[in-house]
Amino acid sequence: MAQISLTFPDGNARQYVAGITPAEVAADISNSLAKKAISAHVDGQHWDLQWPIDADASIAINTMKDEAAANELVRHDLAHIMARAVQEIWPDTKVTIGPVIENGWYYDFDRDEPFTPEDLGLIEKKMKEIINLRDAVRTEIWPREKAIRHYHDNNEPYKVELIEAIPGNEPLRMYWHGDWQDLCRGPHLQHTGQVPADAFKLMSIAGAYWRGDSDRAMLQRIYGVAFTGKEKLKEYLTFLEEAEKRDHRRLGREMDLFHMQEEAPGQVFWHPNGWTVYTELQDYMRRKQRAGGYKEINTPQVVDRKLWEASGHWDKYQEHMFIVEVEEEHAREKAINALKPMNCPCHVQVFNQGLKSYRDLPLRFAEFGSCSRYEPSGALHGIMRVRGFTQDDAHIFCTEEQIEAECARFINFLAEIYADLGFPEFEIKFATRPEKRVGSDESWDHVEGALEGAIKATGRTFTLEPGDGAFYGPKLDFYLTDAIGRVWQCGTFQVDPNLPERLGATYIAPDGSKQRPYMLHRATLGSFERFIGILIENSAGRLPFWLAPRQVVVAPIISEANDYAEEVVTTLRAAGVRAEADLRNEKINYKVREHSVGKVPVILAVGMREVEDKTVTVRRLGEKQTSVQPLTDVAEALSKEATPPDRV
RNA sequence: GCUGCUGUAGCUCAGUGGUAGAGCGCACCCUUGGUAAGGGUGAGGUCGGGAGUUCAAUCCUCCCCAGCAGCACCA
Repeated sequence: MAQISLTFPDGNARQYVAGITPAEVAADISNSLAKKAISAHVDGQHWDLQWPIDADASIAINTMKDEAAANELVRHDLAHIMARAVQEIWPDTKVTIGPVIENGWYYDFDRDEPFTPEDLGLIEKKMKEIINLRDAVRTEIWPREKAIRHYHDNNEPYKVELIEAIPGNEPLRMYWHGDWQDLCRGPHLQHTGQVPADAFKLMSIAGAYWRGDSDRAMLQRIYGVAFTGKEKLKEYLTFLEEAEKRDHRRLGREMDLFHMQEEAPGQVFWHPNGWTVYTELQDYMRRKQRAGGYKEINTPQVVDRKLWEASGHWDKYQEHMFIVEVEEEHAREKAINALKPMNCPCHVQVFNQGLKSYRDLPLRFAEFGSCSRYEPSGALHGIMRVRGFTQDDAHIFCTEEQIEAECARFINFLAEIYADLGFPEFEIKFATRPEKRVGSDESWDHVEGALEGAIKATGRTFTLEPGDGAFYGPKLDFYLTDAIGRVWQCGTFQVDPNLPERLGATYIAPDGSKQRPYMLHRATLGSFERFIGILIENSAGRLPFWLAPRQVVVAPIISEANDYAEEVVTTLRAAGVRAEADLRNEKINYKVREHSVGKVPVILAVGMREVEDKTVTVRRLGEKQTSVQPLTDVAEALSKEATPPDRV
């Protein structure tokens, strides 16, 4: 017999005994204060509900299962159960908040002793005990003063602070999991026993600032993952293992792409393989930019602070800049320089050389600009977040009227490139005027309108991020999702009237007057380092053939075939393919294994048969079967495959 | 930067208050093998750096550096 409970938007729950008919449920609900039940539980399983509930409610209750909502309830209850478990084991621990997040939940605690990995086991055990108690979950409504007094008396200052930050003066809802109580909006399951005891796992301990404020105390956060069944949990844990295998730091080593070391934290030592990917990508970008009407320039690395003061960056970002000073005894002049953290001010210097006419606009300066930023140590992450990187940067100097067309032009440019690189889909975020800003409302209206018009002209959609723009102008950010669902910001497009103003950029208008150009900052890949990291992880190291550092390895099966193997390599190289011979005295099995691990897309095995017939045996990465083909055919096919997408 | 953890051979990792080990990789030898690891021998380590405690420190304590997870940050 089914046990049914309904949960209402206000967090109230109502339970019904076994044997009740849907009609009786409906009648009862229509008398209740709540207008709409949002979820129901039948024997602990979650179902979605539709309103009005009538005699057909049985259908609704039994067929409309909502996995996402069920996960959310389970995770939310587990957050409470974990907090209760922690306080039962260590009663002097103070609780804060514990929200549901993707795949699980976390809860932040304040406790003098740090949690250890062993503690996670203890907590998990205690949580399972609580689940087995099948403690009823019930709610109470407390006046705010009572809640504050309660938390004050129980030495829970964070809860007091939370309540004091809640606007208005409504009473507060308290949830009880057995004797343990927490301030919460709900909803929750009926009793702790409805949480599957075998479908959750505590994952890690980490620090987190109270309310995300780095000036406040740091708390201890415990992360957990949870699902509605243990199969789902297992699936997720397997997924994590797979994700680890495609970590760019691991593949960077396995494919011999790059390394990093202590003497140059946050900077990349590119090895031959990795540098091949880098230069191949850079060559491609260079051709695309040339075709797209950009003029490539190059600007200095070490620049006097005066320029950074003029641009405003010294004031704001000084502590994130590498300052370069010559030892006083050797210095010929007194200058404090900084490694350039960005290219924009330098590009304005190039623009400022000579008088510019309105006929020169839009003027598009591109630079593969090496930048250095002294990022906080904790921010560094492989080659994705580094201190030395190269942007595929460009600045477009133009008039206000040209912004819309330039923006649309850029979106199409970027879309082509992303598609070539294996990312046909991307997300545009449109960040508009912030509270604190410069410029007139009319000007903001116009510029924001231009960006919106440009996106629409390309037939794309965007997500609005109100108030997230720079103080001087709105921007678009372009996000990619990689193969394991992580989102990365890569491209950007920002409208900036401010820097030309600060650095005195002008052009001569048709009427002979000096006018201020707009400056459009834009990057497509963002930085080569990060983008290559994303490419590696997205492809799990199986880069598109034209980007693969080692495209072909020719592996003789016996040493008598060595000369022929060299001949094959020569033929392939002549056809524009990156090929090398593996003449080591090893078995073919060994060579296949090693080069498969190294993610070489094509292995050509040659033995005496191939020598005699002028053929090769082709084996593709990830495929078990092989095929014997004439060398000339293979060379022609691979030559085509090795051609970058813009040259096909 | 903050909290916690970690740092032993090129890589992955054992280990001990009395100055170190495995597997893979590397070198050499044998093996000429038809699609994911053939066999043998050998070389290789200031145990991240510095200071302290101790008769003695890779191991214990403190400081520094770097990495990892998360938070904060990302012009």
